[in-house]
This record gives sequence, structure tokens and C-alpha cells, in this order.
Amino acid sequence: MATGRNHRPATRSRGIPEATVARLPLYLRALTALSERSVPTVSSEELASAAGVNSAKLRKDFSYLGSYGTRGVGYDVEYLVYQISRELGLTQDWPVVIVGIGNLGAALANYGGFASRGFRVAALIDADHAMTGAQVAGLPVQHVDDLETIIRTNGVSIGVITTPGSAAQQVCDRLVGAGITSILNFAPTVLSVPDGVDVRKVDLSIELQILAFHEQRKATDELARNGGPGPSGAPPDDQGPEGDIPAVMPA
Amino acid sequence: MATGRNHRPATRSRGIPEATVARLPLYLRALTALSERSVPTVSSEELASAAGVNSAKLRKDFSYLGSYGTRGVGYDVEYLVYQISRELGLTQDWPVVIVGIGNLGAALANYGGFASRGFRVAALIDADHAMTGAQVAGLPVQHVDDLETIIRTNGVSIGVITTPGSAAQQVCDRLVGAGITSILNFAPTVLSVPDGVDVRKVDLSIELQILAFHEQRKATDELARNGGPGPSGAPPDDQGPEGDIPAVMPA
DNA sequence: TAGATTGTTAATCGATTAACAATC
DNA sequence: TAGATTGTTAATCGATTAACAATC
Repeated sequence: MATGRNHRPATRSRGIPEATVARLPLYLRALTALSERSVPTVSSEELASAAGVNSAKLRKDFSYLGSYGTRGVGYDVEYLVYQISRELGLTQDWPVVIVGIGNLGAALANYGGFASRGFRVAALIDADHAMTGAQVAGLPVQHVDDLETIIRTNGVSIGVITTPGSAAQQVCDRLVGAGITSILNFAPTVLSVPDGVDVRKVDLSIELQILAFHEQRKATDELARNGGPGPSGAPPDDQGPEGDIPAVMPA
Repeated sequence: MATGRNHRPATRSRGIPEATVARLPLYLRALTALSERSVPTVSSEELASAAGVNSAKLRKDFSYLGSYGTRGVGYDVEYLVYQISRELGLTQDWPVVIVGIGNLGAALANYGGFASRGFRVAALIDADHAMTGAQVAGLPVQHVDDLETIIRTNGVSIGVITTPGSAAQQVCDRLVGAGITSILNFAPTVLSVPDGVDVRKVDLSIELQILAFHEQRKATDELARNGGPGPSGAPPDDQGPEGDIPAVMPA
């Protein structure tokens, strides 16, 4: 397998669809905010709105976890926080290692949200000897030569790769070799991993390109509606795929 | 709308499905690597493998763009690079503004991949007066008071938010007010934006939580297979959703 | 022509959504 | 009881995939 999102293909892990799993953290975040404001209960409508989804989807998602609500009342905030946390595995401690302590690695090491929810930066690793021993976010940078030892010693099961793309696969292989089965990859590289290893990727460049696509389309639509060469009243619909082969006007 | 991915709901923009759009950058990256190695043509099988998808999916994706391949031969690398670039809108220049120049904002400003593909960091903005004028990645940090002017002057259409979560919505509102219609949000916040504005989010914490879910499940499965309390030979399948209500052994 | 590979079809699968019966 | 809201059903929609005819 080599994709960035290779859980068991099409397996709805323990019956929970992937799409639902991906939304549980959103619900949890919204619930945590409610909890901090000491709100005791919340309806699917309110919570869905806070999480930015529609309420039918939220209720369907929760139905995979069990029947944790009360008809006519809503959901108990604290209880749901606990149930979702448990479901996501956040009631235990997850030591994380960050490999590649450049600008991004340092930013992540300093990121507070890490520690808040069960995750703990156990070690920082870099290939540059000159960095070894330097303190980043209160932790010493260790050399990649000791990667396997560091992982085994700290019982790390999640690795974050923030190296240059050219080093990512090699680092990945060593992480996997050392027993790591979950990887968050910030390098712009498709990683190959054996079955049973989960990879998720965060790719700034891809996100920007997707935005650019839509941005371009908006501009094209705008042109078609207003300044467009066709008769006014051109439909607000999309043009054909060839930007330079007009679909709404005669050739 | 308030979700992190609100393109026109279910609209396959100009006929290209969202899922396909999201993969085009992957194909483009693989093709660019081939181009740099002066590889003239590539088959769907080879390219799919490099991009980490299956070849049927790739061919289906390309079919939305047009018929750019040659049966029995494959795809012309240079031609495909051009077509996908054009489709994604990368043949034009996209000035980007980064708001929030902390660790992460600075990391992004320094990120080389930005410039490579049509994107150009036009300005860095921060709310801290003490930072104003400081040089980051060769650019002066400007104050958020001037946000609207900066955006209009530079013709910026894409905004990247790397502020703390508490400031994100407010910054978002000002970006939108200044005419920005595409936002990449790194803050752990659900942004509300009017129709016509695209938001994509990158959320470290959510990615880690999804990994933790799968990691936990792997551990549970492992336990069920080996050290589990039931009779040996317990199925490798998932347990029920309640981690503490055994599904494979008698109560 | 023979071999290779695309582009498309059709089946399948997973995700979303509205609607509403169940029930607090 | 009346009102509110969940949990579930069923319809719909979009995405994936294998298979293969078209064709280079």
C-alpha cells in the first residue's frame, strides 16, 4: 500500500465508518467547549451547528457509537465527551516522536494542542549533528542514529515526519522497522508502508492547489456571468472542461 | 455554511468530482518528477503506482479532463503536466497572504513548496505590534490593522490563517470582508463563511486523533488474537464498540 | 497483425440526507 | 398529555473498481 490514507480498505473499523471516525474529533472539540462553559446537555441540532455539520449526519454518526442521547432532551455533554474520548483512544497516553526539526518540526513541537489531548511529544529527532542537544520546546534534539532506541525506550507508537521530501521514505522505513504503526506525514511524498501501518498526510501544497482550482472556477463563472463574451444572461453554471473552448457561445 | 470543506454542496465543479480534484495535485507531483527525469511517456499503471492510487481510478479521473492518452502507448508526460496545471489553475500566479506569524506561520513562509507552483507569499500579517517590520523569510511582517489595504493592493485571493484559534474567526471575517474567497485554515476552529467562500482546513490534532483511533483498534485486535482472555484462535475481526464489554468471550 | 493500454461501462460500495416513528 | 428530540429507515447520491471494447 502506498496511499496517504490506507486503513484496511473499505473496512469500517469495528463497525464505525471512516467518515464518522474523521468527524468524532470535531464533535469532541465542540463538546469540550460546551463542557468548559458548564453546559449540561446539548441537542443534536446545537452540537451539529457548532461542529459545522448537519444534525442528521451527527445523529447517524452517534448511532454507531451507541444510544447515548435521551429523546426529547438531547445529549449529556460530559458523558458524550467521555464516550467519544474513549472511542478515539484518548483516555490513554500516546507518546509521539517528531522527526525533522526544521521550522515546521519546531512549530509542531511548540504546538500546545499536542499535549492537551492524550498526545505527548516524547522525543525530537534530526539528522543534523549540529542540532543534537539543542533545546526545542524544552526538549533536547536527538540524532537520527538513535531513532530505533529512542522509539523503543519511549514506547512510541505514532511518528510525525517533518523532514524534507527526499528523506521521508527512508525515515518512514526506519520508523516502521522500529515498530511504529501510525505515521503523520508532512513531507510532500507518497509513502510506501506495509499493511497494518496507517499513514495520514498533511500537504500544504495540495490544499492550496485544490483552493486554486475552485478559485479559478469562480473567476471563470464570474466572467461568464458578467464580462463574458456571450449574450448577457449567460447561465451561472460551469463551462465545459476546456477553458478555452467556449461552451456557451457559438464558435 | 460552516464546515471546513464547503464547495458548492455536491456540485461536481465543471463536471469534475471533488474526489478527482483532490487527486490531481498528486498526479501532477508524480508527473513533475517524471518530467525532471526526462521520461517522455507513462502508462496509467506506472503513474498510478507513483501517485499511490489504483490505475482504474486514475484513468477515470483523467477521463473527466478529456482524452489525453494514447491507447497502447500511455500518456505524454509534458502534455499531461500542462493540462493538469491548467485545470488546477496553476498556470497563473496566486498571491497568498499568511496571517499569524508564530512558529507555524513562519514555517509556512519559509516553505519552499509554496513558490514552486504558482503560489507566491505576497504578505505576512500579525497582530503583534512588536513584530511589525521584522523580517521573516525575507518579507517584512505587517500589522493586521492594514489587512484590508494589503489584500487589495496585492490582489490577494487566498488567505492562510495560522493564528491562535481564538482569533481565527475574526481574521476570517476580515479576510472575507476584504474580498478573499479561498481560505486555508490551520487554526483549530470551525470557520463560518458566506456562500461562495471556500475553506479548507489542516488540523494536526484531528489527524492525530484519527491515528489514535486506528492505533487503539490495532492494539485491541492484537489482544484479541494473542493475549486475549478468550479461547485461543479468537477471530481477527473487530470487537464490538464497547471496549470493556467483551464480545468474544462469555460474560 | 499482435500486443499493449486507454477510455468507458456497469456493478458495487460507502456516505449523506430527509423523514418519521419511537419515546423521553 | 403535549412538545421535543432521538435513533433508524430508506432513498439518493457520489466514489470506487473490475472488466473489456476500442484503438493505437
